[in-house]
Amino acid sequence: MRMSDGVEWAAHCCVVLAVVPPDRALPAARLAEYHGVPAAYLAKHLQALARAGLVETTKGPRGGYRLSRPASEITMLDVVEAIEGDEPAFRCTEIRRRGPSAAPAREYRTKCAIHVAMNRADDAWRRELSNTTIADLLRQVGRDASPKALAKGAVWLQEVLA
Amino acid sequence: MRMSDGVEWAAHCCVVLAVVPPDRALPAARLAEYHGVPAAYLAKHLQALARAGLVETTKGPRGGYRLSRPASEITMLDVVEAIEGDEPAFRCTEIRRRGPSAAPAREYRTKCAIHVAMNRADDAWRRELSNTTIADLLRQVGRDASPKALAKGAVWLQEVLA
DNA sequence: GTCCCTATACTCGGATAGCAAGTGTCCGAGTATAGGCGG
DNA sequence: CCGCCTATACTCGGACACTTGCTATCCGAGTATAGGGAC
Repeated sequence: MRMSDGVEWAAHCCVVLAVVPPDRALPAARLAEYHGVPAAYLAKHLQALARAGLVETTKGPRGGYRLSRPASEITMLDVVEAIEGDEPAFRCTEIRRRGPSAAPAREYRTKCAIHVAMNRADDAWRRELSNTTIADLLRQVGRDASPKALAKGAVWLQEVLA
Repeated sequence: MRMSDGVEWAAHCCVVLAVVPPDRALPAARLAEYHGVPAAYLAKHLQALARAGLVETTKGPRGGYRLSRPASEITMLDVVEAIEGDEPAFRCTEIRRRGPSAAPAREYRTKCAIHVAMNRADDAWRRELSNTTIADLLRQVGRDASPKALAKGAVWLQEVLA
């Protein structure tokens, strides 16, 4: 059960987009350059963010991606579900209904106990993810990163948006 | 991010093994028959349970699998980690250290904020899974299943163990 | 009748193909911009 | 000098190969059992 690398990329991109002025946008190629990842592949994931409504796009010169709502209203869960889909990792195939001890369908009125336990864990996971917003991440990065690195990032952004 | 079907199979097998007398064992072929799944493939996952120390094996006639400790001391997390491995689904590749705003390694003293958030969610997921034991599942199945289905299962088990 | 031995059949275990999903890439559709032209 | 028009170049978006890991299977190694034979 491995999560796509795209989730990490998308989350970092959202943090960067959070510091872009609302009337400007950042092309996929620039975001890829900033993170040192393949531009073509990152574009694929950014499209997923766009489909999920997390980012807006503008075509043509000075176009690119921008957050479609405040960073404080975009959660990690939104990003993960945009990339990975919103289906639970565990899929119950109802194997209890097969084999020699199977019964008619109408006798299975309650959900499989294993299914229930898995869903509980999945809910806890999603609940925890929804407690962190892009704004939280940005704040944390501001605290964690060295002043030098922050300055370099700011300079880069200024040049790109110029 | 899809979990292996083997997790579902392994969990169901553990529940069945929980009702097998401690001095008896159940072959993989019987477990497969009971659940209506491919025997050869199920065997692979049972081997994973054995490697993780959740079940013990006996070779030869009247051999098979049995739980290596009481069902109340085997959690869903044990089963999931036996099949899927104990590595978190999210793997941080430290892309923050790449690109134009990268800094020397010594400046990254704290963990990536996104990494931390993902770990929090992963911990919550695992904590929830570890709150359910095989004994809990067995109890729940006893409550949920129809008396008829339970009887059929009991008869099948008696015949197999005879 | 009892004990021992051997052959048997049954079990797990790891090594081996097949397939689906994620990974990575490319080119076409659409649009804001910049420059040139006419008024 | 100002406004309009056109050509340009830049952007996203979906369609196309490739690789990794899950799915599925098989055959060999090891052992408890059952039966037969000797005492």
